[in-house]
Amino acid sequence: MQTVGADGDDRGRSFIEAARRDQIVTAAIATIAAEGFARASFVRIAERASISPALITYHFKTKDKLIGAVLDQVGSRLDSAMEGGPEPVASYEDGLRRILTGHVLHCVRAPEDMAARREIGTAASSPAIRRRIAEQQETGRAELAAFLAEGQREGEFREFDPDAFAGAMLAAMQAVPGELRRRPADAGEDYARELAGIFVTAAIGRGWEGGPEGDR
Amino acid sequence: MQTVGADGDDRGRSFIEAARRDQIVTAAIATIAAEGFARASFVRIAERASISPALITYHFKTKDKLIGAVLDQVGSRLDSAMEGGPEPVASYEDGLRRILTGHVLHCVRAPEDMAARREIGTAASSPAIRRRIAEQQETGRAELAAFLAEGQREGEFREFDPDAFAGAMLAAMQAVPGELRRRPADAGEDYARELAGIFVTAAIGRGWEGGPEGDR
Amino acid sequence: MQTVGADGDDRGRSFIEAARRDQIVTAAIATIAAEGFARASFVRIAERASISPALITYHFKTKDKLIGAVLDQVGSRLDSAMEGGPEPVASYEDGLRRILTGHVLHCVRAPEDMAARREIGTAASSPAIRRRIAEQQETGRAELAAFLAEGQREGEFREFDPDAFAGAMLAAMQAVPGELRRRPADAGEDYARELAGIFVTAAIGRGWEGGPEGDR
Amino acid sequence: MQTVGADGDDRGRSFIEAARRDQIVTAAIATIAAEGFARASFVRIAERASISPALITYHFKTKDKLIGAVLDQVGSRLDSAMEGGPEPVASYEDGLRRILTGHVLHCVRAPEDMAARREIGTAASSPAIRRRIAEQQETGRAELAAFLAEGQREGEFREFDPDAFAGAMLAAMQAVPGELRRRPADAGEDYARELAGIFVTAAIGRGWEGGPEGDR
DNA sequence: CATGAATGAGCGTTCATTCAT
DNA sequence: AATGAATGAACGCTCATTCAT
Repeated sequence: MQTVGADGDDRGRSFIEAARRDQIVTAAIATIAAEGFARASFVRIAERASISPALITYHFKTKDKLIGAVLDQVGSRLDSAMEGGPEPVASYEDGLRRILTGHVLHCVRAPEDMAARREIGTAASSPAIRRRIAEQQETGRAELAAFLAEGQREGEFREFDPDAFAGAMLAAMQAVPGELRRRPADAGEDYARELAGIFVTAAIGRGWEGGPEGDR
Repeated sequence: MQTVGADGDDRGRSFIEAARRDQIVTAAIATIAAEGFARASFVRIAERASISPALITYHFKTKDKLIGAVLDQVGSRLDSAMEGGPEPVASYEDGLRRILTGHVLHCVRAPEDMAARREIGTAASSPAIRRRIAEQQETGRAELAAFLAEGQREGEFREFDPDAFAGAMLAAMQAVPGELRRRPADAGEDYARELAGIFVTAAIGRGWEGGPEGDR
Repeated sequence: MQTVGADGDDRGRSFIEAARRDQIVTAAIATIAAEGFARASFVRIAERASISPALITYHFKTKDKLIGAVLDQVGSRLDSAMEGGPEPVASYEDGLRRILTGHVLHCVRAPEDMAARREIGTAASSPAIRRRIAEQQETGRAELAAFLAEGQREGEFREFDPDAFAGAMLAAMQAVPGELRRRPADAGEDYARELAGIFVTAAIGRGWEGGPEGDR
Repeated sequence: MQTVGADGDDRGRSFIEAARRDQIVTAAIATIAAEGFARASFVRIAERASISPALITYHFKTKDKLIGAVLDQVGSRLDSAMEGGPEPVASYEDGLRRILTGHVLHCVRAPEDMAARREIGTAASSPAIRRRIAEQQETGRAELAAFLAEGQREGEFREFDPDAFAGAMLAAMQAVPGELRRRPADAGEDYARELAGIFVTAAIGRGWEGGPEGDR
C-alpha cells in the first residue's frame, strides 16, 4: 500500500482511486519498459491494464502527470531500496560498494522500474518532464558527490572531482539494466561485485581486497 | 570537414544534391540534439533548414534513411576524431587515457553529434535503426574489451571483467555531452583529465601520476 | 434491410457503434459510386457522413477494413436479393432468365451498391482487396458456369463453352448500372427483359417465346 | 512515322517531339496495364521510359492530357485493327462475327492497349477524362447499334433492342483481356469463336453453322 | 530539349484529450 | 467511477506540377 500523502498527490483520494492510479502506473511502467517510451501510448497502456484509455486521462488529466506519477513510484521504490538497512556503514569504501551493489540488486529485482526510468529520462519530449527528471537526477547526484567528498576529507578516497566521479558513476548505474539483459539471469551478484570493484578501485586508488584478484 | 564521396554514399550525386543532403542531415542533428528524437519531425527539421518537409523525403525517401545518414555522418566524424594521430602509444594506460580524452574532446568539438547519437540510440522506434545502433555499439564494446584484456595480459591492468568494465566506461562516455553542458565551455580539458583519471585508476588499481593529487 | 448481427460482424458491438458503422459504410458506398474509388478518401466520405475523418479510422482501423465492410454489405444485400423467392424454377431457361432479371432489378433498387462494387473491383489498389474480389468473382462465375453446364446436359442449352458464356454474361451484368443510368427510371423491367432475352437466346439457340418478337 | 494531324494534336511538332510523346505514351500504357491506373504515377511511368518525370509534364502539361493521348493512341490502333480489310462483308451475321473476332484478336495482339483502356475507363478520377471516355464509348456504341438495327431491317437479326444488345456486347468485349488472361496463350482464336458464337446466336435466334455443335 | 530540385496539397493513420452518458 | 464515442493536430509519405538551369 502506498503511503497517502507521500508525494502530496494522494491527499483526499479515496481508496479505490488510489488503487486505480496504482494499477495504471504499474501498467504504464510495464508498457514503457517493454515497448519503449515512444510506443507507450494511452491505448497500449490501457490495454495492458484492461481498462479504457479515457480512464487514464480521468485519473491523471494529462500524460505528463501520468509520467510524473510513474517517476514518483519508481523513485520512491528506488529510494527505499537504497536506504541500505539498519546496519551501520563500516567505511566510505563500504558505503560506496553498498550503493553500487544495492543499485544493481534493485535493478535485478525491479528491472521494469529502472528500464522505464531510463526510457523516460532519454526519450521524454515534454519540457516539464525533462525538467523534473533533471531535478531528480541533480538531487541524487549532489548527494552522491557529497558522500564522495566526505570520503575524501576522511582520507579514504583519493583526490578527484567528486562531481565528475558522481556523473560517471551515475551513468554506469543507469546502464545497469541493459548490462543485466546481456548476462545470465543469475549473474546479478557477480556483476554487482564487478561494478562495485571498478568504482571502488577508482575511488581509493588501489586494488580493493575481496575483489577478483583477491579471490585468486 | 567532409570530403564528398568519402563514405561512398555520395557517389553519383550531384554537388548540389550532396550539399542539400548535408544541410538536411545537419539540420536533423541539430533538431534531435536540441529537441529530442521524439520531437524531431520532418516539419521541425525542415523549419531549421528553411526548406519544405517534402524536400526531405525527396532526398531521403524515408525517415529511417535520413536517420541512417545521420548515424553515418556522426559515426564517420567520430571515427576520424578518434584515430588519435601518428604518435605511438606508450602503454596501455596511455592508450586508455587517450581513448577517454579523445572522446571528451570530440564531444567538446561536436556536442550536437554526440547528443543526437545518444537520442537516436535510446529513443528510435524503428527496428531497423535499433538493430543498426545495437550492432555499432556491440562492435565498439568488443574492441574496447579486447584492448582492456590485452592490457591485462601484459600485466598493466589489474584483474577485472573486461566486458563489464567496457560497459561502465561506454556508459560514462555516452554521458559526456550532458556532463559538458553542466560545466563552463573551457572546462573540457580538465573534465577529460578527470574522466580519464577515474577509469585509468580503476584499471590499474592505484593512483596515476599526473592526476589531481600529483599536481599538488 | 439489415438485421443487426446478421453477418456476425456486429456481434459484441453496441447499438450505437453498429449504427455508426452502417452510416459510414453507406457514406462510403455513396462516395465511391458518385466520385469513383480513387476520389473516395476518408475526408470525402466523412464529409458525406458529416463526421470527422478520424472517426472512420476509429471504427474501422484501416481503409482496407472499411472497404471489406462495404463489400460485405453490398454482397449480403445482393445475395439476399438474388435468392429468388419460393417459387420453383420451371426450367433452366427460366432459371437463366431469373438470374438476369433478378440482377437487373437489384441494380434498379440498389444502384449505388452495384456501382461501388464495380469501382472497388476495378480500381482498388490493395492486394488484399483485389484478392478478395477475385475470389468472390471466381465463385460466382463457377456457380454460373456449373448451372449452364447442367442446362446443357439436360439438353435445354445448346453446346457452348460454359466458362466463356459465364464470363460474357457477368461482364454484361456488371455493366447493368451504367446501362440503367442511360435509360428512364422506369425502364428497369423492360431492360431486364431485353437483357434476359439476349442471353437466353444465346443459350438456347433460337428465339424464345415471350420475347419482343413474340409480343408483336 | 506518325501521320501529322491525325488527331490535330501533332500539328507543328518536331520529329523528336513526336517521338518522345510516343515513347511516353507507350510507357504510360505499359505502366497502367501492369500496375493499374491508381499506381501509374508520373514517377513510375518515367522510370519505365528511363526519363525524368518532369519531361512528361513538359510534353503533356497535365496528367489529363497524357491520359488523353493514351486514349488517342489506343483508340486509333483499335480503329485501324477493326476496319476489317478490303474483303466485302458477306452478311450481317458475318459482320457481327468479324467485329467480335477482330476485337478478340486485337486484344491478343495488343493486350496492354486494351488493359490500359479498361483501367482508365473504370478508375480515372478526372471529370474531363470521364467525359471523354463516355463520348468515345457513346460513339462506338451508336455505330454498333446502327449496324445491328440495319441487320434487323434486312431480316437477318431477330427483334431486340439494338442499344441494349450493343451495351451487353461492348461490356463483354471490354472483359476480353481479362478472359484471355485466364486462358492459355494460344487459346485466342478458340475464345474468339466462342464469343462470336454467343452473340451471333443471340442476334439471329438460332444456332449458327460453324459453331461448336456444327464441328461435331 | 531535358532535368534535378523543390513544393503544396492531400493521403491514411496515431495520438492525447474531451464529453455525454 | 468508468466508458465508448468523437475529434483536431500532427505524423511520414506520395503526388502532379513548377521552375531555374
